[in-house]
Amino acid sequence: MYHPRELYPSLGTGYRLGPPQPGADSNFPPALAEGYHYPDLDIPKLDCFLSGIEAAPRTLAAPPPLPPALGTEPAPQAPEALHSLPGVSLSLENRELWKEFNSVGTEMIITKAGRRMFPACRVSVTGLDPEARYLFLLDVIPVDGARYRWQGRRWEPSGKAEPRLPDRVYIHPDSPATGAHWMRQPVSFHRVKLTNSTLDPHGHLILHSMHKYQPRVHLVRAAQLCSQHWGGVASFRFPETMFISVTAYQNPRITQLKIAANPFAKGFRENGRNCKRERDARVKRKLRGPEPVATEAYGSGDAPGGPCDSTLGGDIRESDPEQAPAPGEAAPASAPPCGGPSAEAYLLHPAAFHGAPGHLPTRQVRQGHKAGLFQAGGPTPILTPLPPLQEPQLP
DNA sequence: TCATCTTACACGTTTGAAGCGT
DNA sequence: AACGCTTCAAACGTGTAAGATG
Repeated sequence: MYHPRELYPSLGTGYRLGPPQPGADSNFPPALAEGYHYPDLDIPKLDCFLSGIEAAPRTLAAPPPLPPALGTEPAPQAPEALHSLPGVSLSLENRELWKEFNSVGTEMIITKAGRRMFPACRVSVTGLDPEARYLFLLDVIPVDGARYRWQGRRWEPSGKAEPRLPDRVYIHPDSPATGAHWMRQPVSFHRVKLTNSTLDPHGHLILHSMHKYQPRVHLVRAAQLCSQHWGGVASFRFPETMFISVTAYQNPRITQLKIAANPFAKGFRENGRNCKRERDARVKRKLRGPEPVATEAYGSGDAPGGPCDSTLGGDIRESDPEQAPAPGEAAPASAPPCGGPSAEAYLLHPAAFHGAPGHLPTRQVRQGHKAGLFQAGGPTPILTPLPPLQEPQLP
């Protein structure tokens, strides 16, 4: 996760950051005709990737208008896209989950240390040249110039947005990889982390709390590794992935959805050991002092069907939609995916690998383990990650 | 006083390593 | 020696709640 300036020092310090976006929804033109120049594809942020691309008409795929406010209306179906990669299309794999969150008003926790997005952006791509190599990037841009406030029932604008923060781009750790590799299985950005620390040294995406953001996915064709001559770019955004960044959840319905859907929050489900009843009981026991016998055994509760009955519809999230195997699941580790990171690729283009979370796998994933979807880095037995790049001084 | 942020905590999941058998 | 499978423990990712901050 690095700013392009870090990847390409030759750009110099004059590299322009995107200016604040004044005015509500200025990034979301209400009517988009063919040939429309995408206003907020942050060319300065991506121009190191875009430079060298042959001139191509930047057309949009007639996206529907965006919802007027988060959590008030269902999101449109089609992604908005900028194309100079003909035939390439992206679809949001976990769209239903995103829509569910969006219908309530998605909130993303941001912390000093960095917090993952949930749901994560998981996309399927088609139409790539199987032999060509591509980079997958993700960034997050402010939706408007407003700061938001939770008013008990809904989010409402509450003043002017904070000045725009340094732009950062998350580079998928598999980048660069062949089109065949990217098309084999969904591409997951679940390792992206969000932070509110403007001095963040880890390369996480920096956001302001209580602001509305829109993730974008960029696909860049690299004609040759380590070349400035890129073969084209396609940028996509899915309106249902819009969210408001928070340091603590404001909408209790979002909390419920996160707990129900995120496997890491399983401990907070109604039938888990960390449900409110159990927590309250633990606090009481603490106050009373230690007890000789374990009293947290399941089944001792008085509620029918277990200590804490589910109020969330039971099975809606029994299997984690984020982690569920997708059709065409990854090949076993004994058959490394083609086009994955190679030593040569890493040596030629090391910066592209630095989106990895600080530790690229250094050995093959063994069968029998529940490998995360689209393992970061994939099997790269001979690679050793370089230390993170120095972050630029903030103004 | 209020809204927002930070931190510690307990719990569940993920992941890497070791052990074992074939 | 190589491979596949299981087990284990540390690391990591969660939301919560209390306290701190402005």
